[in-house]
Amino acid sequence: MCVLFTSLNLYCEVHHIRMDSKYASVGVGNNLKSNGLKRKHAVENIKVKKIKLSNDNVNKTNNVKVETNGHDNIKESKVVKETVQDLQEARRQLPVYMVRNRLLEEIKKNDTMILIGETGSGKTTQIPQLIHEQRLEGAGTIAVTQPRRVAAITIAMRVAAEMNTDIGSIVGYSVRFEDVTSPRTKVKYLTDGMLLREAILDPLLKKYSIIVLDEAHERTVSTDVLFGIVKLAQKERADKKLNPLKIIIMSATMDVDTFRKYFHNCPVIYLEGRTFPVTIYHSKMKQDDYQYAAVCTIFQLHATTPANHDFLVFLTGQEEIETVMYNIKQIAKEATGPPIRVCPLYAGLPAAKQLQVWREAPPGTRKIILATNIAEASVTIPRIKCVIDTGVVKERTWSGGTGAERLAVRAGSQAAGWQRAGRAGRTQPGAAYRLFTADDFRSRPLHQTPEILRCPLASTLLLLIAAGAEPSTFPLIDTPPPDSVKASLTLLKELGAIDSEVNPKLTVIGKKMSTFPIEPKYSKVLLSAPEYNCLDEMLSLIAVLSSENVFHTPMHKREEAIKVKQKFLSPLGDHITLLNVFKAFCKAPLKKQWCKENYLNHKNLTYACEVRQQLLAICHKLNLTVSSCGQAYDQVLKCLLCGLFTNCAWQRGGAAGGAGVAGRYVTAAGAAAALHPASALHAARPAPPVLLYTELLSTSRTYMLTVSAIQPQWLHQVAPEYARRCRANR
DNA sequence: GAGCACTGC
Repeated sequence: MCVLFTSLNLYCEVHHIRMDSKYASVGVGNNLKSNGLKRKHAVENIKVKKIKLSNDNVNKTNNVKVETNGHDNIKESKVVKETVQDLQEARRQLPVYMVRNRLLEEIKKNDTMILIGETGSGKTTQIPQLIHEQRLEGAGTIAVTQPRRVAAITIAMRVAAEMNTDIGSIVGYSVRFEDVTSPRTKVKYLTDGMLLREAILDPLLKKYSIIVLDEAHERTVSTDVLFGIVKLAQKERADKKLNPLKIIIMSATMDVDTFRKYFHNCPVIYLEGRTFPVTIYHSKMKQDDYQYAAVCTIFQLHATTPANHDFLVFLTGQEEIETVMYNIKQIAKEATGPPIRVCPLYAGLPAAKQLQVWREAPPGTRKIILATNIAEASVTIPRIKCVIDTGVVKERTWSGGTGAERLAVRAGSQAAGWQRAGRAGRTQPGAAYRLFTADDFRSRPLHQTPEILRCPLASTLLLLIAAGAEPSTFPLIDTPPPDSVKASLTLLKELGAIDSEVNPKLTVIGKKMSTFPIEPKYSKVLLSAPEYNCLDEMLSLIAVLSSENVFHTPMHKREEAIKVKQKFLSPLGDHITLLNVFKAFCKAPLKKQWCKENYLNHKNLTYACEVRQQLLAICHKLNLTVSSCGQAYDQVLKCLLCGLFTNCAWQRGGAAGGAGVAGRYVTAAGAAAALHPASALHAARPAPPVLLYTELLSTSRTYMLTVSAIQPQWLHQVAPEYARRCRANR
């Protein structure tokens, strides 16, 4: 253990930076170019400005609560008034508010503009309000998109409070499962995915006169597609002399050239922000083992900083977090310094355990949070003084060829580095320790590869075609690899959603498929279900498959978790097992407690219930007959095959291979794949000759996840044409 | 016989 402390002096200080701006507050275009020195200075700081405003939101909800409670009685209305005044005062302090007149002039003048705003500039809450105060939206509505639902909801609540109005009236929000708007709504916050759904019904988005696409630098698939949708809508509305559309792109990035070029060299406006200085330290030398380096750094800092300094450590995943947590606890027993409380934080962690992160540690105790990327932008943790950045991220990519996704640990981008560092400067000055050298940092890409270049495209393409677009000419900032597009179009054709891969049009089935907010493979399953008399079962199964993993398996209680899982297991495979879990969950009276006892994720199962309701409503609209096949699970699996027929795998060397080659399969695309050890079929002997898998994921090997055994002849019955081609290729 | 980063409809 002493070894850990030999490499104490890992760091050299690189720079001490303020996270707020050195720019002229509002300026169009080239205010970076005044002179060489200033420019260099500015460029140094540019990199620091990648911290997002929406992160403020979680903190701000408190005010909203006071306000809503205040409606209940007169005594508290005083509190409300003060709060409203406080809110107004806070507004006036924001950098955006101070330059509002210049800003409004620019907004009036330009049809399209890009707004670069740093954290704390107030752009997301203030700009829609300023526009509305001037009634620039006219008879239309202002739409403001966000990549995350929590952000859309909390910002809308904040803005409603600032405008002293009820949420859902003038100010509203729209996210999946929840539409809090009315015909009076003029400022509407919504997730980018929701606006995209609206574009299927009206590709010109005519009810909006101003569309603000916020957090554009995150480059989610939805925002990327929306760029194209609004660009085309703006042009077509102008051509047809309809009401004009004003587009405002808001971003935290400094790499605006790509955006600007895409939007016909539109003006770019910079807004300063207001955060605290963060000192950045880089490792002097290359660290071969970042987990080890992280633990060293934690105890180095632990011995030298006051106990009330909370640490935030960025790691890649659950397993790593659990390992590091174990190591910290072991070392802490003998280390000097204040007592330690370690809090894990990752998306798969049950909500109750996540909450530990926001509980203040007892005085004199050090809090160390071990988090995945979830802490980078999705959640904000107050009082973080030190960030420890391992510099790695777990990234999912996809290759159309085999249909397999790859999950791999990679070096993060520079943008991610600044984003992570910024988490230390939210409420006070802080420090960020990077477990890699300054040279390493400079050699990294400025941004992560946009999602649209590395994800399956079938659902995006189906949506585009449903919105009347032609995939081959649709304007995207970054063009996905042709192979990916081809593979996804082929799949849509095989599913019967489109008539042709060239200049595709929706078929009748395709039109129905596009109304479901799920993967095309899954919507095909639902549409096939009445034929197999099992829509009731399929709604449940598809809802669970569309949600995150419902099993929670902590490392230290693995054996017990696996044992408890036994009672749900079906010899037919994982799909029926999941169905058993979902049915049992629906029947359980005390769901939270029941989930805890059964090592299941309550949040994800509840989410699946909501998805099921939504899917059921769509099925009703489409006049589909909802019936149950009872225990005839063959029907369920055959029906599943109707959408997932491209996901079959055959045992190598045929069934005769026997137990010796269990787990060795080859997919229809010819890729070698193994049964994932967590599968219900992993221990099945003899190993099933033909499998139907839900997902193909490459980690250390290529694994089939969520798998059922099927009869070889089913494929011929369900998808004869595909089966013939498959046979020819095998 | 190995572990699923994070969003979203």
